[in-house]
Amino acid sequence: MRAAPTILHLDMDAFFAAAEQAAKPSLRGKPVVVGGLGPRGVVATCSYEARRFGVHSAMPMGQARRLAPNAAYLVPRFAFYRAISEQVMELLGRLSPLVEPLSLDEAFVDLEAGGAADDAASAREAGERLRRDILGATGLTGSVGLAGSKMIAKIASEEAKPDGLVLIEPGTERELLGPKSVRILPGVGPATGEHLRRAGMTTVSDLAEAGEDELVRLLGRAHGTSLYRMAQGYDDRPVVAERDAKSVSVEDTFDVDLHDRLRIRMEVERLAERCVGRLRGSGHSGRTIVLKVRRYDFSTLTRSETLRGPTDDPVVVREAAGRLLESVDTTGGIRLLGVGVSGLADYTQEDLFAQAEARAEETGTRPGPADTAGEGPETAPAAREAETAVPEPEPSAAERRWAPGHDVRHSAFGAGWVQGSGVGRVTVRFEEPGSAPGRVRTFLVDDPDLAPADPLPLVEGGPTGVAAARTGPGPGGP
DNA sequence: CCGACTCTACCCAGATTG
DNA sequence: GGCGCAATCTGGGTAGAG
Repeated sequence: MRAAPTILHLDMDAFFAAAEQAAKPSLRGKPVVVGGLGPRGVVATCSYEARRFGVHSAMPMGQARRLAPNAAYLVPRFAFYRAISEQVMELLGRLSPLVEPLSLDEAFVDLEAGGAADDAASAREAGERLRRDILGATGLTGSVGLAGSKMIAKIASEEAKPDGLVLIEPGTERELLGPKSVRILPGVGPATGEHLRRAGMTTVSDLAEAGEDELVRLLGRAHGTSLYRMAQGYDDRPVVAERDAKSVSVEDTFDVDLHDRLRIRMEVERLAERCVGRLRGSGHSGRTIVLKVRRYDFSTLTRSETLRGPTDDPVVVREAAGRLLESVDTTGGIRLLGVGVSGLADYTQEDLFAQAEARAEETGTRPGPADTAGEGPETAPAAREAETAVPEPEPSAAERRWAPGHDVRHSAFGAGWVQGSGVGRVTVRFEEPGSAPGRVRTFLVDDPDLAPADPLPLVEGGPTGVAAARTGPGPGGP
């Protein structure tokens, strides 16, 4: 809560879709939908042109295709978006050391901490300059909200969309919030919204009038008090630059439900390996292993096991996840599996061992960082099983190589992108960010003149940084 | 020794966010 | 009838330590 509107919220407009339109001239002004293309994919982001057909994020792809059959459907290219995001975040960093990214396309900035602004006029100036700089560096538009608190700044950027700036003067929050739906408050989603509606509260002013005690009774201590404060326009959460991760998890939804117990076990082990890979990559170890299971009927459960000490050992995590799976009924089929590690320790395994040993010297007990609390049976053959098992029916090499939307280069025709592929052919549109809309040609998938390529800079002379951002060739990205 | 009590850790589900 | 992925937070239950 502050007297000057110096908390800035930036939200890039239809980020993934806008990035694709910038990279592909033929898509500008057209409906574009970015999301998973599998049978169970959902929309990640869509362009404003697609929104006019009723498409929106989190919508099942099949439904989107019915609403907007002529839209371009593309798979997300996270390395590309991350490179653009880094350019944007770099610009934010010039405004203030206090930048809190919420995702690739969104962040809070404390303008006061950086001396970039100290009143409404200077804040507005900084916000407008930022929008110009982002457009210049990336060719993309972003919307800016300015206010005296995070909550109001975020609401402001929402109102500014697309391609705008809204500043809300401190002191005017309550009249602004009062008539709005409770759903605009952070923490009020479908469930809480319905809960409140049943209690007769639909607007923010309803909440303010209900009083704190009533809300606490309805929603519990933490939610109740915070919601009451938010409803008053009261929000003093600071902009926090860096927060360390508290958990790491991976999950997969399968194209068709899994029934075979052995196959399910194999997938859990594979997920455990992937999870540990990321855990170690971030230099962490963790104490609690979590298994997540979504059944055929969408019912979801989690099971967890806490070890005596943190681990980053793939064998330990895999076996713990396997044990947890034993306690789950999989009759009827499994739609999704996930493995996570929480209770992260920011020290490494070596440090941990040193600490455990030091403790052991004092107490006379043995160090046991990798011991399990649950006295699980040692399952030695599990390791070999995963290596010899048959891989799941994944997209073929050609399908991965020629995923729709990905950049390619042809030795004669130059830069282009995959428009579609199938039956041994791949269709490419030859154009690049600075060019006019290009034309389409079709090739055999194994045409030696055609090769995958890195994204080109969106702005003349601008860096993409994609080569650096791309850490490995494997599916699933970094 | 037992029961009541408090504190803490853990477990799990559900909700929310982008 | 269709519903991804990752992370965080909370409420409420249970179990063990003291």
